Amino acid sequence: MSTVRTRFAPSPTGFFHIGSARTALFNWLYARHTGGCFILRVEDTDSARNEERYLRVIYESLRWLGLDWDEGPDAGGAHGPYKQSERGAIYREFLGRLRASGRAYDRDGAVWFRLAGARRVVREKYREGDRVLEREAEVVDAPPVCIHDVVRGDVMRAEDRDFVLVRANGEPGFHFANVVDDITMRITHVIRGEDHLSNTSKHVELYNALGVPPPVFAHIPLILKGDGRGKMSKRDRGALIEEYQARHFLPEAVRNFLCLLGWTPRDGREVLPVSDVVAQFELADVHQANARFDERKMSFINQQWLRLIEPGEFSRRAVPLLREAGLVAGGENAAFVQSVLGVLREKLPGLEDLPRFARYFFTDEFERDGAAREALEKKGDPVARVRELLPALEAVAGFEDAAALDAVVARTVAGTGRKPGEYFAPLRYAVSGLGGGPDLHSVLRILGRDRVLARARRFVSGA
RNA sequence: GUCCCCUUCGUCUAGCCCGGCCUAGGACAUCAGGUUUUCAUCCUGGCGACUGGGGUUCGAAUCCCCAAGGGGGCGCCA
Repeated sequence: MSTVRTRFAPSPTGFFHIGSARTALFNWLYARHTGGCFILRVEDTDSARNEERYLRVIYESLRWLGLDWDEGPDAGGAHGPYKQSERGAIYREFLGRLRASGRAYDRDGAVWFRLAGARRVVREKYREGDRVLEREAEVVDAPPVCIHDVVRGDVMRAEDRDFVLVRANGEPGFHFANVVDDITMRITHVIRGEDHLSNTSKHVELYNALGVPPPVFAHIPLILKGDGRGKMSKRDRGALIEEYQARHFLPEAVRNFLCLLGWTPRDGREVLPVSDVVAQFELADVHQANARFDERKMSFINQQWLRLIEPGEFSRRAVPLLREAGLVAGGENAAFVQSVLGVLREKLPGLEDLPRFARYFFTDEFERDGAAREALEKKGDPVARVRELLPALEAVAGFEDAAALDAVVARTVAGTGRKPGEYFAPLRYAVSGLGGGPDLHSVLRILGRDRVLARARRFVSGA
């Protein structure tokens, strides 16, 4: 009984894409689910397009997502090297085998794979830019091969033309390197995007020519653009992992969301710890249909995770943001910071909103939300309401007791004929400049009587 | 053009393999209420889908065929 070996094989030619991340995730999930091995292999054969900085982004993004690999360029392993650029000798050996069996030949300086079957020349249309042209091409009537795919079932497909094994510049082509590496690294399950399905018949041809049984394939659905047509591309909003890092999304949430793109937990939960995903992840449950990216759902899941993490963990991630925004410097009362975070956490859509939502707790220099003010003025004059509250606010000793605010409002209301509800929102606006936020009792308790009174006075005076 | 994959609410999906329990369930979004006065959370409710056409069957979202639509491949990119 052999152990499962999966691999993620990115090429460092650009930033780390959400589709790549999901492919890595599914490979990782399946390896962890089966107690197998997850391998990182760097497909850097195209020296013209490879860049070291992109490799670093891949490492960082995988680590950020918590996807650890058992073998890889930096981790070592028994089947290395794990960079294709260092595997020249291995490719030469396998090329020798194909030459020996007559399945490889030279043309135009490159080495080609020879398909088995009758050949003929056809005229065909092809696209060049937006022009449709015609050309002659040699096609081969090769018998179809069968791709055993656990998510698609058996797919029959025939290749109809020879393809390049080694480019004229001596670098191995994708199909050849990919298959040789999967063979030599003893990969048992190839889990990758559906965009590779059509190419897989080339790979099966190679396995057959080399006399090696192909691995189990699992072609997972693609992630489509949230708006517009086609699959998600680098330029689409939400497409890059580093964008989520920069916006302070929780990696647990991004990973959780990625799990849901092409797979559904059997127990029906959508927000769940990764250990539970690992426990129930089966390739046979992976969807066949492409999924459209929905950034609103991503945000929702992020918000859920904000509440799931431990309070200590929450503040460990939140405090640096307050520091970046210049709201805390490190020397202030930790208990005060914790109480602010405590009331904000339940209301926060995302960590990126924290500075905006927290600002008024730390400084008197906060902006007032114009839209919130307009909304208030539709219901009455907020300045007048706060002015009416002033005497009672001055009389109160503090807001430690939640009843204090209620008493202030009750006293103000007496004799005016107004409803208590007319006073809460104007007071919130006076002390925070916002139309919403945590429970007002808590806000006043944290700000303290003196600051509440000072801000109320300033608001009334028009400042 | 050609080959391959796919097709349930606006979006993500459950159900489909093993036809009846489906007047099709859930989530996001949205709308309306509620949280005996504030609120960005929370609760309740509303709106909302089996792509179309044939066939098989007593009975089809579920099985078969065709069409249409969507996606992808067809590079000396990966």
